[in-house]
Amino acid sequence: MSTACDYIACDYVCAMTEPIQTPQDMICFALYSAQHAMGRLYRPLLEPLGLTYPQYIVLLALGDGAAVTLRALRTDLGLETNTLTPLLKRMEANGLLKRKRNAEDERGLLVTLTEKGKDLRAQAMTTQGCILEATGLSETDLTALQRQITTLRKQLENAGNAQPA
Amino acid sequence: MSTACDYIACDYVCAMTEPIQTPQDMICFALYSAQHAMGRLYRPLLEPLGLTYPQYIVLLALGDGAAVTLRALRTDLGLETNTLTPLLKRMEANGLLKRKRNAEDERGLLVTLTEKGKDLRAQAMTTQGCILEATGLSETDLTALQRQITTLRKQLENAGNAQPA
DNA sequence: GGCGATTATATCGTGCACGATATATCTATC
DNA sequence: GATAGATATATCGTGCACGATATAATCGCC
Repeated sequence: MSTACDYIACDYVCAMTEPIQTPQDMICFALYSAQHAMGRLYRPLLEPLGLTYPQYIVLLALGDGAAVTLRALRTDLGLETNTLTPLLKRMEANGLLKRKRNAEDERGLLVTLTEKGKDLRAQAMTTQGCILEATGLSETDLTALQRQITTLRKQLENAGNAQPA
Repeated sequence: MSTACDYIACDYVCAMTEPIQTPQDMICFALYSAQHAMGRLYRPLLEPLGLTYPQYIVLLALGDGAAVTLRALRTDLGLETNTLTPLLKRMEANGLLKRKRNAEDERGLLVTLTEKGKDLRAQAMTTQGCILEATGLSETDLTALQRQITTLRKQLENAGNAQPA
């Protein structure tokens, strides 16, 4: 018997006790719905700042002043340019950052926070306490869970990049 | 000092050791990026079946034959009608399900899988083995992690529903 | 120094997600 | 049995995410 698994590097049929019938018991749905819950928690915190959640993440990733290449943003955040380019343009239109070409390699794009952007970054970071509180977990437990999920993410990325035989 | 936390029920300033400066150390980003990684893993598995990941989740949630109300889908999956209605219409256009009004209460919508939908559901479930394998974890460890994440999700939903003082 | 291949970003089309709003049906009360 | 309010779904506009494609700059090789 062949499974969909054959489409990626999978040279044997993975043995499971039995297929799960409902989304609620699946790890993928746990991630999917937890991320939505997180987004719903962030929305009312970020909306008064005029930020969406992805914009907030970009704001953090841009650091506190130094120019960051679009390439670095792509790899750090795991997003494509077709997501980041319009997002950065919206943030530029809102006066949070400047986009300019790298003089030494005109292909590259350098992104730099404006003063307004830096101020908003500092302000947006105050949401962290709210989120910590909302989780109902200690910082220690939260860090442990964060590491498990990050390990899972890296493992999934490796599996996805594996070449079919 | 006031924080963004004041926007939701938060009657004290949550003490954190220090604000996190990079997305990589935040639980929200761990969820966000892990979900993207999961989506990228599913895409090549589901694309040959003509399914997106949310459609796959809906297909699972529709069970194996009995009519399901849109209301049940909304609560089970935590999605709004403005997400589900167009998604269900696309799936109906693809011949996977039928939508019809509840005769006893014409406001309600009943969703039922067609034979084609049931067949595709069975076929799509074979992806589970791939995903399990890609995680590199045992079923036991994966279940444990799934439960931790689900607990976090429920906690976040509770915190979000709390009324401000 | 010219030219194909590579690299970096941008653009286009589709689908998801959600706030806001609209419409249709039902319920309760009179 | 008319009507106000509640309930259920649908529609609209914006932004994210990504595959596919386009365009521009750089590099390598001759």
